[in-house]
Amino acid sequence: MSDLLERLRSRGWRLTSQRRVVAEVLDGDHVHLTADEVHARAAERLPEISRATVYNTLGELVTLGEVLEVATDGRAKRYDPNAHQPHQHLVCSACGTIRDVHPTGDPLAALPAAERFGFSVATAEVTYRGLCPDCA
Amino acid sequence: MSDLLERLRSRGWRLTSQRRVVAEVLDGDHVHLTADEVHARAAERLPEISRATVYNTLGELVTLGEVLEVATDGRAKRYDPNAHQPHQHLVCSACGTIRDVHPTGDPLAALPAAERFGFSVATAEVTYRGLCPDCA
DNA sequence: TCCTAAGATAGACCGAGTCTAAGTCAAGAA
DNA sequence: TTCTTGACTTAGACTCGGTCTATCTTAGGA
Repeated sequence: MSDLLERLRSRGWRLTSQRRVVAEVLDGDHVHLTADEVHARAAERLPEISRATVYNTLGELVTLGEVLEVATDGRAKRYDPNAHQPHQHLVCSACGTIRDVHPTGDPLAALPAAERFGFSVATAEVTYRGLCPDCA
Repeated sequence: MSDLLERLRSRGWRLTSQRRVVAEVLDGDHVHLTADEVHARAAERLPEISRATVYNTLGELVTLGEVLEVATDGRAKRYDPNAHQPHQHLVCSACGTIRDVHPTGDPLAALPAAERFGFSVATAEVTYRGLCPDCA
């Protein structure tokens, strides 16, 4: 996490208390918070932080490649700090719980040239859906 | 398409002009319209059709398994009438164009038991992203 | 310590979708 | 054929997630 703050500073980020708190809230594994959840947790430490700042900071972290945006349902986007290790998501259809998972092989390789229609294909996102142990 | 209307009637659907028009608008291959686009096209044939009815009808078609809901961006959901043939989606990151594609193998098979964390995994959705020929 | 552009703030605004209360009509009954 | 009724449709208010704007604050270099 302090590495993250270091990396950001070295890219010319002005290090404000708001940005620090947002970065800290996003620390950890299997973290998939919505912007509102990030805001709520950040506000516990810094009560006057605004929603706009949380959205701005999350957007910056995404463009810097430090955080991934995940849209598994049609609802609020979720923010995943595990951006430096490639992975996919397993989502419970009932309660919405999300796990990071690591399928074998490269999903990109499964798309033959004839099925690419001239696109230069860059990424493949896989969302597995099912019932988690608690909901089954 | 008339098969679709027949199937729906045999499941007890009351066949109104609004539902018929929505079903007709969704006919065809590589159709991925938003609810608003469906509404606009339906309104060309039936000007007084309301947004709520379009949303209701799309929702019913989805629960009946006749239409798929696709959420490739964080924006409006799209509705895909190609529900009876398994396929995945290839999306242009620039213009948003969507193609149906057919990767080799079953993406579900790529997720080992050890990576399922006790979930009963039912489906795998793959979204390939890249630039289409026009945008490249 | 001072200056200033980058950043933060409150709150208005927007697009997508849902809900509600009242009106309409498809299709079975008589 | 007409009647009846509950399923369906409608307009418009409302919610939720997110963006924008005008104004104020502050990190960090001079």
